[in-house]
Amino acid sequence: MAFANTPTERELEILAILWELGSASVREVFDLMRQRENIAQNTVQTFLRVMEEKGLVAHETQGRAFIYRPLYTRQRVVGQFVDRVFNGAVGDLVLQALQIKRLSAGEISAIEQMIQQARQA
Amino acid sequence: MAFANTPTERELEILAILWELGSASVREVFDLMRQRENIAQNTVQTFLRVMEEKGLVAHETQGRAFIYRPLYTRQRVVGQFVDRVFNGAVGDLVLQALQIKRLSAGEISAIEQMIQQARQA
DNA sequence: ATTCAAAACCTAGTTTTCTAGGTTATCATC
DNA sequence: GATGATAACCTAGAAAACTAGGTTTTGAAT
Repeated sequence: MAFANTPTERELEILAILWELGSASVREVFDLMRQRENIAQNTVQTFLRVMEEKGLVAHETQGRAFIYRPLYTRQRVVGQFVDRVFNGAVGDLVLQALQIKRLSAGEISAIEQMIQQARQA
Repeated sequence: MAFANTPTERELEILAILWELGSASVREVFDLMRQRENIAQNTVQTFLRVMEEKGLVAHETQGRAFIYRPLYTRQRVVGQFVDRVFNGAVGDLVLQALQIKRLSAGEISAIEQMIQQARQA
């Protein structure tokens, strides 16, 4: 228990929203999801409740509403992904990612800095 | 039909093996999977058959056996992943990936070359 | 041409994930 | 302290994913 079960597809979608917003109420998550798909607020609420049991998120109360924040990190998701799909070869993932589309100048220099650090360490 | 349904978890696992090997018989895929988990050869075979219907893989016959090869690419999987988890921000994915672990000198220079290209285009 | 082994096919469960209705609690307003 | 609105809780059912047994086909060896 408390050992963050790996998220399902739907759970991942909800986590992505929480990563984006930092934290959010059920209502806020629901509002974003309904824009793209047909889903009931109750469904979202149930997911968040179960996700909390699994240790994927935590909440605090604000007025009547629960404000959820992600506990499971993007980092972990990426880690699992690279294991699954690239057999752990991070470099291969980066290469594939870089081929996807043009990056902004800002993105490129951020990556370059990152690489400088990698090179030194 | 013919329009590559997005792979499930298990399907992804099998695709990963095919990406690694280039192509493989049911037996070969099974042999790799059984090393890590408890699974029947029939299960693998059924998956490959269904995956072919979905357009994820194709096969050709060699003797009695079917040799499967992946049709669905890593590139597509990465593309979907970056959409799901990073809202399409490839740069963020790269940044996260680079933080996972130290890369070899070879990997780093491959990435740098990639970035040179990105910078120019 | 029969036998045997290995492979593919079919199919029916089982398990997991997803879904949202109905119910109960909470709190603000009258 | 009743009313109404909003939120959380509980639960059961539907859908999707996974699993592997039994059957049939295939082809090589006798």
